[in-house]
Amino acid sequence: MIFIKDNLIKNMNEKQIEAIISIEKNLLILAGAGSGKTKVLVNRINWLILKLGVSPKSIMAVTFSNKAAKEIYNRIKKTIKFNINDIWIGTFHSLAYKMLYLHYNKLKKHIQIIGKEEQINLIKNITIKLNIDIKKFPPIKTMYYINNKKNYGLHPKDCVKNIEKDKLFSIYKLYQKKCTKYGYFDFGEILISVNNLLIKNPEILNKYIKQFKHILIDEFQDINNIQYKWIKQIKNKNNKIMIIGDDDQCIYGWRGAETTLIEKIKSDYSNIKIIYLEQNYRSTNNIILAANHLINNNNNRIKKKLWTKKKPGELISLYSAINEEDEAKYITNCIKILKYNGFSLNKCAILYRKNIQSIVIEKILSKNNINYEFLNTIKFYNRKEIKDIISYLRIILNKNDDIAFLRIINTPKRGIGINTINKINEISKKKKKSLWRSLKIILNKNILKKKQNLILKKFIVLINEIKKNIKNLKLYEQVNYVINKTKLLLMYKKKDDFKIRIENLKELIKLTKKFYIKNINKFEILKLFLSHIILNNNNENNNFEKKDSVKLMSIHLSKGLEFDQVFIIGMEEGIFPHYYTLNNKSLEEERRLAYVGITRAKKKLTLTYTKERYLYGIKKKTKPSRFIKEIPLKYIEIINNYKVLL
DNA sequence: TATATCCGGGTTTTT
DNA sequence: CCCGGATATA
Repeated sequence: MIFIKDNLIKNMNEKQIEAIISIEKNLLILAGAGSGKTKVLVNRINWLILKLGVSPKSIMAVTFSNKAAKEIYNRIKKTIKFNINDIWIGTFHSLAYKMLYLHYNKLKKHIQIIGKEEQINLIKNITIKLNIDIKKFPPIKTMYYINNKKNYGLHPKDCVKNIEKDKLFSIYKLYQKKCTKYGYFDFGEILISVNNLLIKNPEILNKYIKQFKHILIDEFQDINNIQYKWIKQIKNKNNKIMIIGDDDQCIYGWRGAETTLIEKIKSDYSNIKIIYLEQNYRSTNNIILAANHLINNNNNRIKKKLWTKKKPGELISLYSAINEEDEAKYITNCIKILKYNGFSLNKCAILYRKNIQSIVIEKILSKNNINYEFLNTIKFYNRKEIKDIISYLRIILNKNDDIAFLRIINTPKRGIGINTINKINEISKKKKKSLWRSLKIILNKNILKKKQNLILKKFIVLINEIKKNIKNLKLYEQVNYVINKTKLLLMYKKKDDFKIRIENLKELIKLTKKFYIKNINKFEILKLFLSHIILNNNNENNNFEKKDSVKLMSIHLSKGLEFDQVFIIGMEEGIFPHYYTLNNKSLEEERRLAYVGITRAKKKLTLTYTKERYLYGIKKKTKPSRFIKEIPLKYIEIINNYKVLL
């Protein structure tokens, strides 16, 4: 039936080819782990452009992570040599921001994106301001409450009033009021605003509906309500959508992801064709079968069954350790043997539920001179020195940015303490003015001590001077100027982590040099740059493949990756599944996480658990994870002592 | 205002 | 056990 021979569909199975070339219907691709879904997505875009003559600018490809977006972009670039930047490829948030920015800029409205830490900070301030006990209402919990509302597109005014008269709601109300007033956009707000933009401006909506002939969405299982609404707006009967997802790999439920939206799509979009990609190209059969058995214990899932043409391969090793040290030694030993046999360390990964579990492993690995790389998510933007510089830049763009103001008012230390700040805060509260304006008021009234008065006047002069002097500078020069002028370097010099900070600042300068947009003024570029680094807040692990080292990471972080040798440690009740999730509905999510972990392995999987473990300094007896028991014994090779398990 | 000490709480985290 | 935040002290 398919007679076209082409590189884009070479070596692909029939289902994959169908997913790449069919355009009569909307497509829902239910793609299991390792079934080649990224390849399908990339080749479909290539196909649309090269074979069907679809213009790059009428394609929108949405992903959840910048990493994925970049990967897709780079892979397309290999095949398509023209106008590739016209394709709208990006995360939900970055594409939504792009739409918003184009519009807001015309209205001269400023968008200040705020990250998690700033959100928490703001919530904390508000909680205190409302005389609500911070211990009873910890800001982080409040943030989850707010974000959850926003995941459903609900502003305070959209919440049901009689139910929502509690303290959390009152914090949310004030929080949202502040955000609106000062132009703060948390991540949820970007999506809500873009939705509202399209609702209120049919002409803009129509423009995008006409523009995007093809919408492709990856990792659809992780979509939340407001993201769904946005897509639904842009999609109408004339454009085609392709959705790829695997509900078994939904591990971000706590962030508003709803697997049920996959079901919803079937009823919302008629004329949708479902394609199952179930052939796995990654793992040996034992691993696949074990994974299938495990995930089958979940009740809420779309039934599918991974299969492979590969041989059974090695059995899954199960090691029962005395304690975490023994566990680490066993794994280190395994890796030593692999290394001795010429195995590249790059092909080994040690996965765990909690980052803290890596400590013992790291200790033993380095004792044995085995290179390893610990991957975590300490984000570039979250680094102190980056935030400090950025805060100065933010104040320069918008003096009423209270969050930035609070960050830099005494950084570097200039002798402004909590008392002075409180006084400024009081005026701000009374006059309903920003901290910057309140500061100016306070200086005119001689409320403060002479010393503080002088310091603060100097502060104002400093900010004004920076603003004046960087006006016509290039982006990297602007950043450089701020670094020097603010004397932040001197402050870092006193600490022993000075070297790392300098490295990070260099990295920042490097980023600014790469960031270039034609035909807009210098402050506008700065503005876009600041948004860019929050929205692309990821470590660039560009030497990930190059360095020969064992990779250590959480299972969450391993999603999308694959390794010949995978070790999953801490397979114990209370660790994995995590203590918090025992006996509630997120247990199924834990199981999906286990499924993700297992399916990372190409050739060999090793599971370990310990009989006792230090938890917060106390030695505790532990029991093997239920997930081990959910794998039939015939796929397992017991290294030692399985009795405990039975 | 800046530093010293105590206390409690402690998953995962694509944006 | 180890970190960050809140309180006590120089």
